Amino acid sequence: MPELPEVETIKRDLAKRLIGQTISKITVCDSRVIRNSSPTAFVRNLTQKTIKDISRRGKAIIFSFTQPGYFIVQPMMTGQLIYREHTVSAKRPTPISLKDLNLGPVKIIFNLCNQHCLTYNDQRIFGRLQFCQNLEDIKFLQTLGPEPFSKDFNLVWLKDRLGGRKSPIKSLLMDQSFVAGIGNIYASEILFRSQIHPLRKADTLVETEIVQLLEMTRIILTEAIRFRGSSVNNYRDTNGQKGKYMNRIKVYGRDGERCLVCRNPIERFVQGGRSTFCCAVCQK
DNA sequence: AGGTCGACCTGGCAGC
DNA sequence: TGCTGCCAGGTCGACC
Repeated sequence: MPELPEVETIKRDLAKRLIGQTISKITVCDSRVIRNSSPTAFVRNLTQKTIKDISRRGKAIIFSFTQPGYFIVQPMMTGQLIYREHTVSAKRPTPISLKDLNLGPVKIIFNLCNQHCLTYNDQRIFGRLQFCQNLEDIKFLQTLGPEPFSKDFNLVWLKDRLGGRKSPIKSLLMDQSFVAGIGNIYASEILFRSQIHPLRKADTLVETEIVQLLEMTRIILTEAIRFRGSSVNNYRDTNGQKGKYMNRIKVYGRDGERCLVCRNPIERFVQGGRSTFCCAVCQK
């Protein structure tokens, strides 16, 4: 579900609460979210580990420990990491009082030494949780392109990488091996604010457009982080709360409504098997 | 290699 | 009410 701003929000919240905490007990309610090992090995590898740091790469959250090893969480479409200031039992993993928050079903419970806990919830079970000894073992991390906020994501690099690419610019923005962290919502928003049509072939962008694309990518992702992400469907932060950026979204999910700049109706069409939203007047 | 498409899952919702 | 079909923010493997 979440893209870079949502994952970054989760990461920052978790870092405040979990660094220094030790995982005392793990309960696996649905082992399908554990991808690269047996549930038994997963539990053995993470129990009694003390969290040293929490970082983000693309749309993945990476836990490191005072002991060897890493814990990688990819929430994908519907994964949620929820921090609860009480323990949760496997028999009753979803207290009724939390039902209103529209949380997905609890899949894994991490009890902490401070008597609080972290749950991993996931409606569609697309998410994946993995333990590894070395980050090089996680293929996904090895194939990721640069972070949008890094120095590597700059004009010279982008001009070079767009050259000769025949695919539509939106497909490239969403390609994690091209640039990390941008998904369907923010690709639509970035292209709208850059006034570039999503179907434009990447190698037809001129320098002024590439400059605009770079700037809008950073501006929109920064704004979205400031507003704690977008909750179009069921994204929730670690408190179970919605993000507030969806109120500032200009085109995603607004098909049929008027463009906020030119009043022309926003269009929706399917591109690469996914919904794309744009203003055909503003975006060329 | 670059590009495109379907599969993986479940639940909510619109339409009949 | 109840059924059917469609839709969903991501990633990967198969194919051309």
